[in-house]
Amino acid sequence: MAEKRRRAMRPTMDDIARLAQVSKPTVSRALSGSRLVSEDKRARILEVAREHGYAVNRNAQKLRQVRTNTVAVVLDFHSHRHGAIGDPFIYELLAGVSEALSVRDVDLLLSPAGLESVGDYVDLHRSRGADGFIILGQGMREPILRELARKDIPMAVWGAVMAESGYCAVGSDNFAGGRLAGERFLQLHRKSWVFVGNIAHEEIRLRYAGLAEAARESTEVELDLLRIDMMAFSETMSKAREYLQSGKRPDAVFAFSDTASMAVISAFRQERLIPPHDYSLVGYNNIPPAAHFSPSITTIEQDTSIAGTILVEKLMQQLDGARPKSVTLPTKLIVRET
Amino acid sequence: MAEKRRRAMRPTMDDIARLAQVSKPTVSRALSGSRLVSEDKRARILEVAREHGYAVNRNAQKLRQVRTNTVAVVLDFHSHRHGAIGDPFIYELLAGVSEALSVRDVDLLLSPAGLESVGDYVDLHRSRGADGFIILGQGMREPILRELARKDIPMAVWGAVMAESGYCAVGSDNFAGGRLAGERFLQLHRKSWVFVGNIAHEEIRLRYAGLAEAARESTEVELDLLRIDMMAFSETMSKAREYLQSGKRPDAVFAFSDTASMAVISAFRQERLIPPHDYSLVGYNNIPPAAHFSPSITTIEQDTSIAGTILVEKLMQQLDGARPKSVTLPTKLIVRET
DNA sequence: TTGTATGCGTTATCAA
DNA sequence: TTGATAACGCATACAA
Repeated sequence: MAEKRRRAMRPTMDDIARLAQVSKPTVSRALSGSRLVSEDKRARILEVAREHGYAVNRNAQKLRQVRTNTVAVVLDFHSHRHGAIGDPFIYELLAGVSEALSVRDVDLLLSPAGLESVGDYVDLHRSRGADGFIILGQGMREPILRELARKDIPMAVWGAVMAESGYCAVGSDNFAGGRLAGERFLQLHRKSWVFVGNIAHEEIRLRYAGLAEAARESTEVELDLLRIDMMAFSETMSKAREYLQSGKRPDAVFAFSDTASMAVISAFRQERLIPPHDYSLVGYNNIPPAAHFSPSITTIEQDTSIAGTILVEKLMQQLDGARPKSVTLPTKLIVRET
Repeated sequence: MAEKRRRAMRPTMDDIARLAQVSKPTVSRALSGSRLVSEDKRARILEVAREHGYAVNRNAQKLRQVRTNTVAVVLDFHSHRHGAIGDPFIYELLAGVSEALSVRDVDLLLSPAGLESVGDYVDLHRSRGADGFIILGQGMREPILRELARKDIPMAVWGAVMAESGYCAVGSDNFAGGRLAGERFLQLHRKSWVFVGNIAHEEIRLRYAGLAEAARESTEVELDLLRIDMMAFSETMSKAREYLQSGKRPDAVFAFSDTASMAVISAFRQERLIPPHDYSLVGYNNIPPAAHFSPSITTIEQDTSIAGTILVEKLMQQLDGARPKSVTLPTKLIVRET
């Protein structure tokens, strides 16, 4: 029987137990850092395990344990395919989440492309592929997220914080960010504003709403909306160009990301419109290249350095049965040339 | 006993079998699309499963099957932390890999931050956390990769293709890319060249080598190397500035990425050096913003649209026992303003 | 502190 | 085509 298993050529916990002359549970305890094992035995077991290149079978472990210690991270990849590169900002988030999960020894399952319907999410959770979800960006899936919340699927969402959403969200204060942009335009006495972005995304819509609130503080201000569906560089640029070609001449532009700002600057330049002379521009995210673009881009900064950690923390609290509150992170206006 | 299991409140395959009045193996077959099950039974089983919200436990599945149907994808995140954003190029690769794996219903385990030593990789594979690895960028881990190859760990690597490496690599022809940049500089009669990048990365070193080969075709050309250790925007920019401050005045720059090119342009501009008048510049990757930067950036394009698919294919072939060959993808010079 | 016995939910083997 | 039975490799309840 023990011979039969040799076909796999990989030691099991049984083998290690036999070699170390202890029982299997003792090996299990020693390897999982339990205190219920004497130091000499633990040392012997670890030595034997190392010597034989033994590694606990994670699938057996996940099967047996209540938790799978796996978190599914959901990301909008489609806007990054086919040369359509969005703002690298989202990847800083991913990196932060990855790091925070590593610290806790939790696996990161990067969600498959096909994860779309509520059923897909529920099945992944039911099949014990992941204990919960971290969603980077609400995107267009707000209805799905609400339903998942109703079904008590553990999750933490980066994006807009909405009181009635039912799930735990972490995100910058998009509305305040929008106001900051608006206040700057007011200060500069700009009258003809335009917001560039897809307001079907709640976080984007809030930025627009904040800008709109500021706009209402002056009767002279007109606020327009240039809606971008696919928020990729090339589409943003062509939409901005069309906008100008239709005769519009805004003197203030608030774009949904720094990358989008670059697209706007490029498009406007083709019509000989240069900031800050011909118009003011505010971006969002404060990615490093924004500071060095020509002209350097005025933008809204959100503190993402701890975002990953917070998201992971919030999810873990839910797994422990708590109902953590959403968090709104502060935003800051970074004034540069535009 | 069946009652006892109810604590989990989730149906198991046993439950579905009982409800559909068939045996457990039949349910298994029906769900996995085996042909050894009559259509009426399959239909009944699927219906019962759907009705009860049943989803196969993936961990039990992975435990029992030979394959785990999981691939670990390794990525250098560190250069994307703390505001240090590298070229978004690598994420297009990640998106491609994610999509290709999804198509095959294979899970993508995004590798933990701590995955560093050979032992870490081997353990992950031994513990059946993944069937194999896809490494995005050799980075500084070439020695590790070679040892993994010696140990017959299945993997596919995006990066430099080296005959003697022992593993399957997929990557653009970095040497040819370097030559293309050099040939352009020769055409433009540039005499004082500098390469910007970390040549400890094999793929970067090859670009340098290609450039060097072209440099040797003219006795008048001097080639310098500006080494960047952490290939982030801010470090590239400050290193470029220091370079100029030390009195150097190159008339041709070949930078390791488009993002790095932007950093170089910004740094040089501070010294009133503007391309193409004061120097020529060639970047790498051809990310969309490169076309719209001011000035627009001449760059080397590598075809990454199929890179993800190829990487996944190569890995799967190894899992099937084959020894697939490495692939070198063509590179192309995209001439723009710089 | 250690060991015995059992079950986790599936798929593979084999016989029918 | 179907079913009975035996693994897969581990962690936990419980007894010692």
